[in-house]
Amino acid sequence: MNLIEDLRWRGLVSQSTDEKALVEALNKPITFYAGFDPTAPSLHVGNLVILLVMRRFQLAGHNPIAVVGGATGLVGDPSGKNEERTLNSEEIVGQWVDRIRSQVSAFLDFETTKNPARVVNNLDWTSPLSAIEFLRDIGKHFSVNQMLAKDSVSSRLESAGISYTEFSYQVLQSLDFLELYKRYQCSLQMGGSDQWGNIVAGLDLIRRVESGSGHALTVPLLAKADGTKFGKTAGGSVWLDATMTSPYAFFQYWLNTEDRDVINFLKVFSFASHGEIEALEKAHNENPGAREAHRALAREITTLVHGSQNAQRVEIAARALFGQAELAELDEITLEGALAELPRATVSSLQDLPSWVDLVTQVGVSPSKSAARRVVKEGGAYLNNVKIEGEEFTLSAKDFLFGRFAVLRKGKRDLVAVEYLKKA
RNA sequence: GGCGGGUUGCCCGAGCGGCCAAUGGGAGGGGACUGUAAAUCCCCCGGCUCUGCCUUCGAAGGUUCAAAUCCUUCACCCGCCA
Repeated sequence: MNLIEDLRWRGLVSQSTDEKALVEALNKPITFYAGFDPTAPSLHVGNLVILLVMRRFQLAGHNPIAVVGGATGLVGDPSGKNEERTLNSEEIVGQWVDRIRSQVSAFLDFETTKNPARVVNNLDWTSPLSAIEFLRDIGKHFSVNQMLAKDSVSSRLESAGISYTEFSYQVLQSLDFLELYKRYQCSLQMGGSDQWGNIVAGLDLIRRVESGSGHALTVPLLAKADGTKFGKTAGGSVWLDATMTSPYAFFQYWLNTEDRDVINFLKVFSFASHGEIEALEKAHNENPGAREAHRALAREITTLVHGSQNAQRVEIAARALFGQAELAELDEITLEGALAELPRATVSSLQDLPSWVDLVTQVGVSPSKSAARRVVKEGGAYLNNVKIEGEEFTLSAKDFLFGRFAVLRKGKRDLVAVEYLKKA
């Protein structure tokens, strides 16, 4: 089975330029790229899809280039957006570029001598260009008629309008492809399906300037069975950065995948063999309650993103906290380890302790005290796995297991650790 | 440029002087059922120092005992005519 067939099996092919030619080209190692614009301080699980496709290509012997969009991030891609974005400052974008560069790097192999990965910043070749050079040397090759016809532009013309800045985005991205083609003989660009227009614009430019040719491959936007957006929770995006989404929350996100999605997600995200994935599918169909497939999914992706140590820790924590055992039956070390993964509050005295409502609000598990009080009233508030009553409920010294920890729970799965730390 | 319509809570969308923190749907939260799943059912859903107080209905002023609802100006959007 060739690489493209494998991607099809995983549901990872949306569109491509002539598939026969692409498959043919992939018989030999080629250089390919995908871009990541710094629109936030971290990548999120949605970006993981492309990142892992890149990894699959590298494992198959091809040469990956990850482009961090120091330039394009300053301009803003209109694709898939129904309104103009507000521009971020150069300083902010610069910081994000650095963070995203190191994140991206974690998924590709830079050490191999055969086909090492590269990370480049498109600001490097964009910033030296003068406006006049840009207009004469690059702009001349673009037909506004074609640019207007692009979905990303035409849909905006019909709705909120589009600025000249964002309108120019496709030119910048095309320039990237041309530049990489010239520098590294990069002949394939991949991206999300909303990138198709930008990618083929780049192919056009390569044809005009260099009389060269290349390939385009897009990956479908990952859909969930219930129609909601993949990678979002009530709290926002699921980030790859451990300080923005804790490894524990990350693991939980995958573990709570809907049954209907779990096998698809395994195909998209897992590097397990087809046979292994089919075995998990069988196991899941026979006994969905055991959630073997979910566990495998959560374990593998958490390991990939946060490392095997964190992944193990977090899985053990989840087991301990959601297992059958009473909290009080856990030994101190296990409890401490499990609680380390949770959002936490600390108290410096065991007298005049704060209320359940205060603590839960303080760590952000409840957005407001009113909301927290409602939860108590509705019977969804727990202390050490025991339901509490009364909106004013306040912790007391005896609630601290081993004299150190109290575990608050809101609803079924939102846990908070409270730790008693003597003032130093 | 002229005429008309719009801007409501996270989103969509009612309300058109007091009974409005504001109908309904979605999202979200809690509960029941389960498997830390889905579907279904019930409840909740601006905030707070919570029998009350404070802030919301594009922005700023005004009328009134009382305004999301009336008036004025401004901003943005959408139609129709130029």
